[in-house]
This record gives sequence, C-alpha cells and structure tokens, in this order.
Amino acid sequence: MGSATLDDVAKQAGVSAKTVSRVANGERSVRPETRERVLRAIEALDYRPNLLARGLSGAHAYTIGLVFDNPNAYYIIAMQQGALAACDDMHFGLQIRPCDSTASTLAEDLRDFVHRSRISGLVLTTPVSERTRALRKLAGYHIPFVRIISAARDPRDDIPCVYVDDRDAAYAITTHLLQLGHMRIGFLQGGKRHHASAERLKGYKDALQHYGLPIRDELMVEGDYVFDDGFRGARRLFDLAEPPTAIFGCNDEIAAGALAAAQSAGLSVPYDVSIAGFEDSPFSRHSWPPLTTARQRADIIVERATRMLIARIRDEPVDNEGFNPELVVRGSTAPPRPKSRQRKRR
Amino acid sequence: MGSATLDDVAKQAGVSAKTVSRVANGERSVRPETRERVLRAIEALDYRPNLLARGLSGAHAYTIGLVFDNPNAYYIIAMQQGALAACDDMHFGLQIRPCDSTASTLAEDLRDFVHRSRISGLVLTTPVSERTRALRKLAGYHIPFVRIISAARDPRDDIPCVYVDDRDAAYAITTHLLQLGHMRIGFLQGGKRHHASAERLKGYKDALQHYGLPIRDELMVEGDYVFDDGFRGARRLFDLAEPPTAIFGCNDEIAAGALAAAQSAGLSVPYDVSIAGFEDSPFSRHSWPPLTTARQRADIIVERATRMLIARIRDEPVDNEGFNPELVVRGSTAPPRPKSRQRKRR
DNA sequence: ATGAAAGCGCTAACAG
DNA sequence: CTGTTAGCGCTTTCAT
Repeated sequence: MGSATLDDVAKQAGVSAKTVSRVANGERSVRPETRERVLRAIEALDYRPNLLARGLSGAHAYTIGLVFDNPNAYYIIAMQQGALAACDDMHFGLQIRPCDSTASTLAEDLRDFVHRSRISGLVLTTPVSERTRALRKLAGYHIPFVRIISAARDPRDDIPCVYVDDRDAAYAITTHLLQLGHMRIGFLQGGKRHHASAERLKGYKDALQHYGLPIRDELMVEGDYVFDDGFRGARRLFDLAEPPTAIFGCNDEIAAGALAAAQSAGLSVPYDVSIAGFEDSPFSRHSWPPLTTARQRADIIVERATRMLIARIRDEPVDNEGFNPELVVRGSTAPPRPKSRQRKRR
Repeated sequence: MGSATLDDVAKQAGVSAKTVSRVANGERSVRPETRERVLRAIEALDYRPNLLARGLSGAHAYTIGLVFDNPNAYYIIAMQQGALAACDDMHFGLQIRPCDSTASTLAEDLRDFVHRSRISGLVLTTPVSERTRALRKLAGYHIPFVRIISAARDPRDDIPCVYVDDRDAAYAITTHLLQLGHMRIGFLQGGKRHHASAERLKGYKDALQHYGLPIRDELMVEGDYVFDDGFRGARRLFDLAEPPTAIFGCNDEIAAGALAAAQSAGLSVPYDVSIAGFEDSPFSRHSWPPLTTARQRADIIVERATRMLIARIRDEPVDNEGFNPELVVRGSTAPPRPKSRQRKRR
C-alpha cells in the first residue's frame, strides 16, 4: 500500500533521492533535462510526497492552523473556504482549530497544537485575535501568526494583521437610515467579547452625532450575537413609549431576531419599522423582506490573511491590509411611515 | 523550540524510549511503578508526542478525514462538531476534506489524500457516500471508511454505515399536515444528486397514499436544496388553479424560501398556508413563524460514524446504526383556513 | 516487563 | 548542479 517513495523515483530516474526532492519542491538548481527525467519518473510511478515525512524532517509541516471561536456557522464556513483557497494555491495543508477564546490556557493550548503537528503558523480570527495577552505569549513562543481584527486603521504594531473597518460600515448603515428620514434608530448590540461590536456601536454613534441627533441610552440594547437577543431586544424597543422607526442589528442573526419580533408583533417591515443587519450572511438574503446589511467577505479576508501568513513564514515582507465592508441595501429598510404613529395589525 | 522528546523523558525517568512510548500510548504491559515514574517525567518535562513522527513511523496517523460536498453551512458545521467530539475523545486528529462529489477522479483524489498524510480512515457524508463506484474503488485501495446514507433500514452490504430514515421522517411530517386537515399538500423537492431527496419524496407519497389521497404531479415541484428554488417553487404552487393549503419543503432552506414567497405574496403563515421544512437547522428556528421540521442531529450522526470508523480501524467489530429524525412542530403549520378560499392581503 | 536496533520518508547540511 | 550523510521523533521488530 502507500504509494511510491522518493527512493523509488530516484532509482527509476537514475538520480539521487535529494535530486528528486529538489524537483518535487520546485527548487531552481536542477538541470532541465534532469528535471525532465525525474518528472517522468514521478509521473510513471504516480509519486506523491508523504506530508508527514516532509513535515517531520523539515523545519515545519507546510500546514497552517485556522483558529476560531465563533458561534456563527456561516462565518466559520466562509473563513474555512477562504483559508482553503489560499492553502490549496500555496500547497499548504490546513488544520482547523475551534477553541475557547476565554480559556486561561489559550496560548499554551495553541502552542501545544503547533508543536505537536509542527504547524507552520496560525491565522487568528476574532475574538481569539483580540486576546492580546495570549498573543504576546504566542509571539514569545516564536509562533508565526497573522490576526484579523476590527479596526478603523492599521495598528502598525508589528504584529501582521488584516483590519476590517466595522466602524465605517456601521456609520454607512446608520447614515443610510438617517437619510431615509429616520430620527429614532435603535441599536442592538453584539457580544461584549467582540471588539467589532464596540466598533459598530461607535459607527452608529458617530453617524447620529454627525447628523446632530442625540444618543439615547434606551435605544442601545445590550445582547449577544444571537437570534434570541435580537428578538428580545427588538421587543424592548417596540415597548418604548416612543419606539424607534428603524433598528440596526449588530449582525444579521440579531437582525433576523428583530425581524421576527416585528412580525410577531404585527409590525410590517419596512413599512412600520426598518431593520438593518451586518455581515451579508445568507440570513440576510433568506428572510422576507431581505435585509439591508454590510457585506463582509469573510472568505476573502481570511484568504488574504492566510496568504500573508505564508509569506511571513517564508520570511517575505508583508504589509497589513485593510478591508471595508460595503453597504448592501435591500427591502428591509425604507423611509419611516409619514405622520401617524405606526398602526398595529392583526 | 519544540517541546521535550521521548528520549528526553526516557532519560529523565531512567527508562528506555520504548517504555515511555508504551506509557504514552496506554499499553498494559508496564509495571505500575515504572508507569508512575514515566508519567511524572512526562509531566515534569511537559512532554507532548509529536504527531507527525508518530504517524510516520506507525501504520497510520491516528487521524481521520471528514469528507463532504454539501452547500449547507449549518450542516457542515454540525458535522464537523460531531467529528471533532469523537476525535478529541478518541485522541485522533481530524482533517476536513471538502470535495466535488461529481468529480470523475473522486476515488483517486481521496486515495491520494489518505496516502499523503497517512489518514487512518474516512467518514463519507452525503452525497459523496452515494457514489457507489467510487466507494468500490476506495475499498479496493484498502482504505477504511464509514458512510452516512439515507435509507429506511440497514443495507447489510458489509460497508459499515450509519443510515438515516428520511423516508419515515418525511412520512411523519406529511401525516402531521394531513391530520391537521390539509388535503392538498405541495412538495418542494431537493437536489436530484441527493438520495435523501428521493427518500423524503417517497415518505410524502406514502403518507398521501396511506390516507387515500391522490398523488398529483403538479404538487411536486423540482428544485435544488437552495432558498431560491424554494421561493420559485412555492410561487408556482400558489399560482396553481387550485393551490395547496400546505407546503412541505425538502429542507429548511427550501422551506425558508417558500416562507418568503408566501410573505411576499401577502399570504399569512400558517393562516393562509402551512409550511414545513426538514433538518431543524437554525433557519427553522430563526424565521417567523418558526418552521415545523424534522430534527436531524447531524452532529450526533457524524459523531457515531466517526466512532464506528475508529472502531473499524482498530479492527473491533462494528454494527451499523440507524437514526430516525424526529418531528418538531412549530408555528408554521396549522389547520387549513375553514371554508372560504384564502384571502389575499396587501 | 523492558530494551536495542532498525527504520518510516523525507530534508538539512555539507560536500563534491 | 548533484550526491552523501545524518538525522527529524516516533514505532516497530525482536531480543532479553
């Protein structure tokens, strides 16, 4: 079983194993005709390098680890796809690594993971990427990593990163609602553990301020990135003496919960109340009406991060990259109902 | 860098490397006091076995591959969680392997994957698990695998499998609708590539037959497991001269599409039309009204399959296992509107 | 119950 | 440009 080995190929091609290794790894220093001969032998024997052997003998295993602790299935899948695309392209392997970002042993766990399989480096996604103390430890262990964070601009802190401007996108969504004529806009917050949640809240506040509107505590409901909190939060907003005419959910799942709350309360969206989300997850397209949201290409973001990591592993220079989620307007937002108070139905 | 090796531990404990290896792998043949000493040394040196070395030198790498080709994010995540739970528990690694189940080289691709990393065995999920020719080849390569299939009972074909009775669950959902009093029930089919789709259709037909109702072609709309096909399919049903009073979508995403179609047509669910899905994905809980569906614990199913595979790898006897998705009744289904034709709103 | 020697298949560090 | 010699860290023999 197993397939042909380096030595088999070497014998067949009449060269040394090392030469075959060189060809297999695309090193320049092989005479074209020798290379040709080796290539033929590889083909003939259907040779595939054994990744374990390569990893064991080399400095690292040409495999990166994708680390995440995120309850959002779409997000995870998108990230995996992005990482896989980059890994396939660069001939790296991928190991996925769900983890508990709140664990006190986070850094040690990741270190062990890296050592046990000679992982070449890590892509850290939110919220793991926000555990700064753990990151410092990781750096201390000399483990290469790249992190994806929520920030309005390049932190320039010599930890390579991809930064996503959640604040700006949240500002754009809020502005969209303001321009439609909404004066009272509710905000359903995401989990405190996520920096992105704070950034989005900031974008919301900035936009209100920019329009000279007051920031009201009762309009900013706390919660986590889950449907139920969206539902409950929206209910609380509807029950206000002066309910908002629009609600901005910190992500699409929260917004879906708000949408359900509206429908269960007999409110029609967007006629009685506008609702916007964030993320452009399938949720936002698969509801009725579909949700206005901010498109955040987690797949592309993670793919870039993965490429940066691989460059870093190869000691090539890497520059941080920024991403701006873009506003996607769909049916769930419209101008507020003109004069009269919202009418209740059913 | 790296951590302590077997030899380091051996030196520290004053035994041979092999003895440490025995302890690390939980072999019986070590005197308790020796084991104790070794364990202490392992602890002291914070030793972690190197998985690459173990995999290279052993017969296989104590790692299983989870193979899937499925567009459904929730499904994939649930499967990964199940596989991970089993792998963590059994001290196996996990490699995920998205693939194109229609590729003509499927078997060869998987074989290469297995050989390159000395993967111990594969868990094949639908629809990969339904490519019987590829499976035969895989078996020919002596690659251990377990498959998850949609079947009403144990196929007993000496390929170990977990079989999920989609037909029975679809029968239960249809019966639920019939018992509510629905006489015309639409069925939105899933992708032809998936055997489960045919099984669910069969369950639907069986139930109608059991109730002495005719099976009408115009009520069974073709499509794929995607939201848009659910939307379009439902629209077609609504446009029928005599539209159904209930719609059974082949999975939750399709049902969500049907729900959106109903809402966009001004039909109220469940008052004007009942809608049921299949899968119990978050979709079904996060819509309004939440969807009646069949709970299918992909995580548990895959966890079992993974355990079976590991048992098989260890040459332990394995028995096939069956799963029955269970009916979950939620707000999207209700008795049909009494006499009068459905009223259109807005 | 324990150990010694010989690899697993590859790459690193040197030669030539 | 190409080959040689050592390992990488573990598990397999097979002894003892």
